[in-house]
Order: sequence, then structure tokens, then C-alpha cells
Amino acid sequence: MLDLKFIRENADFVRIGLAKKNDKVNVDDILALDENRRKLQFTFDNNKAQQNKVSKDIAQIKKEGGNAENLLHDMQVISDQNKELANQISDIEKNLEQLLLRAPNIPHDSVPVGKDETFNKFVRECGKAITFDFEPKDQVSLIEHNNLLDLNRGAKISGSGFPVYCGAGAILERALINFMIDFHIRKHGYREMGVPALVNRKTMTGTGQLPKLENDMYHVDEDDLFLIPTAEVPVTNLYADEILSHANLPIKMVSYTNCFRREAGSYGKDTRGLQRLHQFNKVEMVRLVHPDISYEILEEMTNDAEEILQALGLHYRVMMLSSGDLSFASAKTYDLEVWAPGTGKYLEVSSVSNFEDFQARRAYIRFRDADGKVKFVHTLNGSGLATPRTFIAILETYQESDGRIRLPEVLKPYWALMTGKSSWYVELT
RNA sequence: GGAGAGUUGCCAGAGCGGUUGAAUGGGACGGUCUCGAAAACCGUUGUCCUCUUACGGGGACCCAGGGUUCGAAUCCCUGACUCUCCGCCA
Repeated sequence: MLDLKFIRENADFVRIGLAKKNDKVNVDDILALDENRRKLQFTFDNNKAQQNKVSKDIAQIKKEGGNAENLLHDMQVISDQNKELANQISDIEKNLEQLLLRAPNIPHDSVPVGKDETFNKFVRECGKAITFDFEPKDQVSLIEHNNLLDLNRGAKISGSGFPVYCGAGAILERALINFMIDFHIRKHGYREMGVPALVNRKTMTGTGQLPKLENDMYHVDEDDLFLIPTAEVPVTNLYADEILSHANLPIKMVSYTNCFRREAGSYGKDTRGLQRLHQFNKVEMVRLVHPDISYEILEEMTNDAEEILQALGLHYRVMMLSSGDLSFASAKTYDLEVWAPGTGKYLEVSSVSNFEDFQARRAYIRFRDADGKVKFVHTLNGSGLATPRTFIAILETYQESDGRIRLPEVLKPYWALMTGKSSWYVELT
């Protein structure tokens, strides 16, 4: 959520910022409501001040056994007037809040301005595209060939987009998840959190999914709960409504969860195999940090995610999202795109974002700084990583001419432990 | 799902419908004392909104939302959450 006072004092800056994000929020509407609210509030406060004073007089008069009839009558009038004012103020505040909750974050200065992903900026790449002396297969063929998933039965029991991992495929995914979590804990010092997959409306609002994106999420009507689209939601909101000590910062958390996305309206788009799913698994990093250093931390977290891809020996590139491709709450985002040689495309496996104080204002996550002042923290998160597309990249990168898939070096210890075997191929012999 | 108890400031914990933003204790911070520390003593210890160039005012907030009243932390209603007991159950 943007700061109302900031909008009031920097209206033009906000107009320009929102325009960069292709947003149609009307700043003038917000300012008009704000102006009106303050006017009514002023009258209300003055009435209230008089009421407080006279109420004390009445108490005094009654104590002395006097008659306060005329004062009581006057106060009745003011009381009624204030009830009306309170209603008006409350209506305005509700409207104002709705407008503010629907206004996206403003892109950071360093973000390239552009209407969509074609304006994203290449930042760097690591490794280079692998070449084969045979025609590489794509994920779908490799999955079938090695019997790693049963997509048809997934569709039968739930619907398309709900994958069923089988045998070696299930173990490979589980090895991948364990590897990633362990790596972030040991190498980067994150604290693992196990969190609920269902959260309430307030929590979904805190990180910015609600009210705008309600249709993108699965909802349990009976209890008014939402299935989380990412661990970012429960993990970031863990500290909602709290005032932390600056000594507690930074808070570094990593969490592995199922993620649920309705992906409404995206049918037919990249939906083959594991590319776009309604349910998938993801390891997510979340940090709550001091506002002064959040952009340094953004670089650091991007690196944290990159190291996973490096460890897995996968070629990838880092893209900086343009203003128009930025998500609702983000001020700046790096996407990590892994090369899938069989599919012949770069696939997004991680999105690392700095939300500045946008989420902190909504979720009300604050800290007491060294100077004693209470301030909003900055929140960041990044996938580290989403498994399905990482899975695709591994299959396609480590394939051999006979369709078998070698294990990346770092997964071997996990594989050995899980299968009790020392075959370095993704297969159960 | 049924029955009951509770929700007050950083924490614990008082609080007759009328100087209660809130007793008291603890903690934290500052000061006196000390070579330093402990102890003791003194002081400080909120968030948000708003008016004002400023000094400084005013208002709201005792789980949330309604209601009663001239006036509500205190009375009434609804909801959320926590705890205890019963039932059901991985």
C-alpha cells in the first residue's frame, strides 16, 4: 500500500509511477477523498473536544446536585451531529482504503520503463547453452520415456495442471526440494519455516494478492480461506501487526510449500507437461530487512537463488523486469530464466523482488530503529526455486542419446540416501 | 459439533458509567552514587489521525464491528481468537 501522506505530497511522482505500471488508479480521486475526509475529521474532532469538556462540567454539576438540563440538550444536538459525521467519515475511509489497496507499488528508478515483458532487460548469464551430438528430446518425451510422471491420471483425479509424480520422478523432485532447502539453510543462513497452505483474507491482503487478484486463487467458501499461491504469503505475514526490534533484523526465512494457482485465462499457453500448473512445489526465501539496505539485499537474494542453478549445473540468464511486467506489489524484480535445451526456451524458475514498504504497510510489519522511531520494514522474497521448471531443465540438460537422464552431482547424495542405490541415472533399477 | 472461561500498555496484572491513556509490579532506557558494576534513589517508557511556519493544541485507540448514553475499558448485541471439558478424528 502506498502511503497516503506521500501521495498527498508527491502527487505527480505517484501519477508517473503508476503510469509506468500501466495502472489506471486515479490519484485525483484519492486526493479528493482525502481532502474531504480531513475536513470532516476536523469538525468531528472539534465537536468531540467540546463534548469531552462539557461532559466533565456535567459530571461536576451533578456531583454538586445542580441542574444540567440545558447542557444535556446542547450535547444531544452535538452528539447527533457527530454520529452523522462519523458515518460520513467511515464511508469515505472505506472508499479510500479500497482505492489504496488497489493501487500498485511504484517501480524503482533503476527499473526499465516499458509496457510488457519485451522491455525486460538482460542483466547477465551464467554458463552457456549445452549442445548435443544427437537430437535432444523435450521434457514431455523424456517424462514419458522414463515414466517420471502420470499426467493423465492427474487429470483424471483432479484436472489438467495437477501433476502426479511417479517413482523415480517423485524421488527426483523430493531430492531437489531437500537439496534446495538444505543449501539455503547451510550456505545462506536462512531459518526454515513450515507454514499453513490455507490462509485467511487478511493475510492474502497483507502481501497484496487481495483485493485485486481474488480470481487467481482457489478459495474455500465454507471457511473463507484461500489456498496459497506461494509461501511468500504465509511467511511474510508471520510478523503482521508486530513491532520488531532493529536487533531482530534481518529476518531470513526459507519455506517449502505446495503452491496453488488457478491460472484463469491462460489455457493453451505453455501448458504442455510441467510448464504451467495449478499445483506445484516451490522453495521460497523471504526476508524482512532494514529499509536502508533492501536494494543490496535484493542483489544478495538474487545471488542466493542463482547459486542453486549453478550448483545444479544449469545454464541460465538474469532478467530485470520492466515496469509493465512487474507484479502488483513489487518495486523491482529479477527473474531467473533457466535454459531448457529440448524445449529450446528459457523458462522462468525464480522471481526475486523488493517490495520496499508496500507489503509492510498492508500487513503492518514495523520495527523500532536504533533511533527509537517506529518504521516499516522492507520485505523481499524470491523463489529458490520452483521445482517443475527446474525439473524440466534437469531432464533436458542431463539427457543422453538413449533418453536416460544423468543425475546432477549435488543430487547424488540425496539420491543414494533415498533409493539405497548408487546408479547415477534418474531410474529405479 | 456441544458446554464454559477469557482477550487491557514491552510483559504480568488492577480497573464503581463521569479528571483513567489507563493503578500496581516487572522489564527497558536516562541520571545520581561508584574506579567500574550491583544495590538504592530520582526520572523516562505508546501508536495513529489532525490543526499550526513554529511553540504548542485537539481527537482516536483497553480483541474487532455495531448499539445504549450528554458521557463507555466499564452496560447490551454480533464476530474473531485463546484456554478448559465433552464428542469426533488423522
